[in-house]
Amino acid sequence: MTEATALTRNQSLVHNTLRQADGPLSAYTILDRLRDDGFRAPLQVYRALDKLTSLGLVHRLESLNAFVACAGEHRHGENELIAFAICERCGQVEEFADPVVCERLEAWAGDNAFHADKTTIEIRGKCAVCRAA
Amino acid sequence: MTEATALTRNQSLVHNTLRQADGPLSAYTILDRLRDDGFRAPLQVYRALDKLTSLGLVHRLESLNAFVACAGEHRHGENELIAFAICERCGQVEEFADPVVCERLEAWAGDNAFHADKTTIEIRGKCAVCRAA
DNA sequence: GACATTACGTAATAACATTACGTTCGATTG
DNA sequence: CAATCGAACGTAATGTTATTACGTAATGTC
Ligand SMILES: [Zn+2]
Ligand SMILES: [Zn+2]
Ligand SMILES: [Zn+2]
Ligand SMILES: [Zn+2]
Repeated sequence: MTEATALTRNQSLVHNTLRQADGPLSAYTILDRLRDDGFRAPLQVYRALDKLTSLGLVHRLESLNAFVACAGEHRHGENELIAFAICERCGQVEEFADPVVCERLEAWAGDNAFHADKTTIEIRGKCAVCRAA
Repeated sequence: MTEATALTRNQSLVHNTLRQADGPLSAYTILDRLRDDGFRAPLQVYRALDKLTSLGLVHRLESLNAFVACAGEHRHGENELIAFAICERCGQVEEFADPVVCERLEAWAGDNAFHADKTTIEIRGKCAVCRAA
């Protein structure tokens, strides 16, 4: 396996920024947080994000145009179908994989001769904590 | 019924533009196509799109930042869970609703005390026609 | 008619993402 | 070792998507 893929400095900085964040961050927010580390341009962030997402260390949330560090149990880099539950109030993101959902979507694809490259499942709403509050 | 909701001129223009399109359009593409009809600013498009999506006549594709006229059988305006299969090659979008997927996601929400407001399911890939070609 | 609501027009700006071009760094290999 | 190749980087400019702000006009209700 390509287990110990060493990240570059920029990639590590972006990854750590996301891990320390308490929710998804936009590329420009990451940029701002890394000014002191020498980041000057969006492309520095986007390039690192591209690499990190391809490694499965970071996920892009399409409905938010933002990025979050992987917090799931799933194997990185695999073509696993992951769903995200995003709290609109506190920003917390939960990752989960549902085999039945996965299977049903694959079945639809099979029935319709559709070849799926990437599937996005994002649930926007309010988490348990915020509902109680 | 939902049928008789009279759309305004701007809303109708945007809706017709999307219906005549052979795939998803960005707000700015719609704007360009409606220049001759007097559209001058993005907000004219976005306001119409907001209304049309709230009526269920148009869907926003989050992973594309684009909009498509509803082509499904589902009832407009309901909180139904719809999945989109988007061909990266030809741009065709298929809508479908899978009760099992819906049920499983609802079950997850129930188990986690999460209140879902809006759920996005988008499959990017290649459609049957484009695979054959 | 007074009032609330919804939609509209316009301008400016904010937020998100990519293209282009040249350089630097590290690994491979002859 | 140095030639070479590919990944990553720096910087600037530009392109794309979406919103804020402010005022006006049309429409429905009482
Ligand atoms: Zn993950
Ligand atoms: Zn919350
Ligand atoms: Zn639809
Ligand atoms: Zn196709």
